[in-house]
Amino acid sequence: MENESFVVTIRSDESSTSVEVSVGTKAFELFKERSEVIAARIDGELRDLSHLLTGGEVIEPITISSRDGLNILRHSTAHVLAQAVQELFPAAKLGIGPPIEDGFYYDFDVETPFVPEDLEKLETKMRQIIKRNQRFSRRVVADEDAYGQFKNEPYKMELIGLKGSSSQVGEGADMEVGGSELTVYDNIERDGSVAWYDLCRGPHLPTTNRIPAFKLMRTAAAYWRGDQHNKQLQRVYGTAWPTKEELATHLDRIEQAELRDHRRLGRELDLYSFPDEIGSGLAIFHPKGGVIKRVMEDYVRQRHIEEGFLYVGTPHVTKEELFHTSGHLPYYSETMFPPMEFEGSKYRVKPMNCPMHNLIYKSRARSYRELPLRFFEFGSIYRNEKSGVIHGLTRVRGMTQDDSHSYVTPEQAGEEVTHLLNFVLSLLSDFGLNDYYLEMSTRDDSKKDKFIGTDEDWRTAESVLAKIAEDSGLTLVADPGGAAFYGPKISVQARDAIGRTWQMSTIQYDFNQPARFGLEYQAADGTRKQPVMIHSAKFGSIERFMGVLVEHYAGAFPPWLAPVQVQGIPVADRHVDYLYEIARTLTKSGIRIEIDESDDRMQKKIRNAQLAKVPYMMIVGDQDIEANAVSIRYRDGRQENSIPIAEAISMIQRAIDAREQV
RNA sequence: GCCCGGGUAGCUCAGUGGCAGAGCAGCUCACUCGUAAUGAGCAGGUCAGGGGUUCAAAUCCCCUCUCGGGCUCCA
Repeated sequence: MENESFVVTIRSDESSTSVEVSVGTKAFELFKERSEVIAARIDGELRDLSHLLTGGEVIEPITISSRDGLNILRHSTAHVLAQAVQELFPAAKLGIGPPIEDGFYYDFDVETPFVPEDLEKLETKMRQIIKRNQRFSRRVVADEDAYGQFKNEPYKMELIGLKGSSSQVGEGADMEVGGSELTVYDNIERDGSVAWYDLCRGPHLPTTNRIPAFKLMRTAAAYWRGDQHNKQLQRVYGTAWPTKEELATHLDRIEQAELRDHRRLGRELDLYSFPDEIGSGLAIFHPKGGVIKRVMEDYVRQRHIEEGFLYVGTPHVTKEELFHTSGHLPYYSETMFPPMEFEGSKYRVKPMNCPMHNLIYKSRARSYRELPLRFFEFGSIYRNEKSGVIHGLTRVRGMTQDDSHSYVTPEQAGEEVTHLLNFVLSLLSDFGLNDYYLEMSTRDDSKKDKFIGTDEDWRTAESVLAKIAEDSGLTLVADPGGAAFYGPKISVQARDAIGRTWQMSTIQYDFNQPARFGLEYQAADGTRKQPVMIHSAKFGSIERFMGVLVEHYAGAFPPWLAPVQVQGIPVADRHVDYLYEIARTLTKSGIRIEIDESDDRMQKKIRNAQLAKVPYMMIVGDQDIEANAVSIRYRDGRQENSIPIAEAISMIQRAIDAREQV
C-alpha cells in the first residue's frame, strides 16, 4: 500500500491551517482530540465525521454546541426515538423527524395514540439504544432500491416520490429527502448488525452514545405534511442538549415561563377570568384588570387624538346586508357568529368595524380638503374562532380593537401608512415593548377565490406597503397568503418575554371597500374620486395586548400601569390614620393607593404586597411618623427609609408620569 | 374543527367501587408586632353537567360542556 498523502485546509472562525493527511483519511481523524466536534462542514456542505477525504477540501469543524451541532444532536436523538418506537411498537409507521427550536419531534402512524406512560417507556428504550452505542452510517441509494427498502413505510415511500420538489414536501421533510441524492442512515450495532435504518439526508452524530442529555416532552397529533385533509399522525416532542446541565437549565426556563403565563397571573393577580357561564373565549375584567384596561385605553385614545384621529362610535350589531356590501359575507362568514332573526331582518354581531366607519364617511359628501380623514374607536367585535384555538386573552372570541380607518387620496396613501407605522412603533415603545419584527402579508395568487379585487390593485397595494416596511429598517418577514380578503397588511409581531410571538398591530391597505361602498370625494378639479382606506389597529386587540403585557412584565407592571401603585403598610394599628392622611393627597393626584388595615402581622402584609407585585410599599411606623416621613420598599427588596412625605409623593408621581419601570 | 390528556372547596392539589380530604385564601376570636406566612376556632362540595352499570360510583361506561398541549386555522 502506497503511503500517498495530500493537503486539506482546516478552517475555524479566526484561522485556517493546512494539514497533510494520508489517503483514506476520514474527517474524524482531524479532530480526534476534540470530542466536542461531532460533524464537519466540508467545502460548504455539512458532512458526517466519517466522510472520506480526497484532498483539497476546506473543512470546518462543527461543535455540538453550535447551531448546526445542536440541530445534528437533536436530529440524531429523533432517530433514536424512532428506533425506540419501532422496537416497542413494531406496527408504527414513520413520518418525519426534524430538529426544531430547542428540540426535535418525530411523527408516527400508530394504531393507538401514545399516552404519557409511553413516553417513560420510550425514554428507557432510548437510553438502552444510546448505551448500545450504535454507529450512524450513511449510504447513498438509488430510487428503485429505496422503494424496495421502504416498502413497509408508506410515508417514506411518499417522500421518495416527492424528492427534488422539496417545496411541496412540507415543513420539516427536507431532513429526509432534501439533498440531491437519496441517502439512508443505518444504525449499526457494535457487532456489525444493522439495528435500524431511516431515510435521511443527515448528517448525524458519529454514534448514539454521543447524545449527552435528552428528554421526551409531550405527545400531540399532527396532520401528515401539515394538511388537515390528511391523516393525523402521533407526534412525540423531545429535547436534547450537549450537557445534563444545559438540559436542566432548559427545563428550568420552561418552568419559569409557566410562572409568567398570563392566564395564571390573571388568576393570581385577580385581573380577569373566563367563566364557563359566559362562554369560551370571552373574558371578564375584574377591578384590577379593569384598571390596566382603562389606563391602556385612556392613553391610546389620547395619543390617537394627538395624531389627528377623530373619535367615533358604532354599534355591536347590524343587519347583515352591510356585510354583503363590505364583502365579509361570504368571504369571512365562517369566522362570523351566526345571524339573529329580528323584525324580519337578519342581524349579525360585527367581526370588524370598517363597514360602520365607511357609513360615517358616507354620511355626507366629502371634499379632498378633508383628507386624510381618520376615524378611530374602541370597537367591540366578535369572531367565531374555532374551539381548539381559544387561548387565554391572546386568542378570544370577543375583543376590542383600537381600530382606525384613514381615508386618503391614492397619492396620500404611502405617507399615511408611514405615519401609522411610526405611530404604532411609538406606542409599543411607550408600553415598554421593544422586541418585535414586521410581517408583510400578501395575497396567495393560487387561491384567488379567497381574495377580492383586481391583480393590478393588489400589486399597487402590496408595493406601497412593502416599500414602507422595507424602509423602516426593521426585520421584515414575508407571510404569503396571509392578507385580509380585501387587501394586504403589515403587522407587528411582538415577542413576549418568553419568546413567543403574537400578531399585534396591523396596517392594511384597502382599495376594495371604498369601491364596494361607493365612497368618493370631490377632487380639486371638480371630479369625483374614490379614496383608499387604510385600516389600522395599534394594540391589535386590547385583550391580546394586555395578555402580552402581563407576560412581558411577569405581572410586575411599571407604576403607570399597575392596578395598585402604592400599598400602604402600617407597622401597627396606630399608624393607620397617618397612612390615610397621606392617601388623601395621593388619591387627589390620581395615584392608586390601598392601605392594608387587616390584622395580619406587618411581615405578612409585606409578603402579600410582594405577591401582588405592587411597585411601591409605603411602610409607616413610629420612626416614620416622628420624622414626618414614610419608608418605601420596592419589589426587589430595596428600601429607602424615612423619606419626607412630599418627596416620596413627587418621586412616585415622577415615575408614573415618565412611564418608568421601578 | 381534529388527536390526546384533564375537570374534586375561591386557588393548588390528594383521594382506583364502600362516611368527601389537606394546605393556602375566607370568616370569628386573641395578639398590635419594623421588613416574604402569629396562633386558635369556624365555615366552605350536586366531585363540570346529563345518562348508564352496580347492593353501593368522585372512582367503571356513554353523551355534552369546558380547560390544557399540539395540529389545522388565524381578519
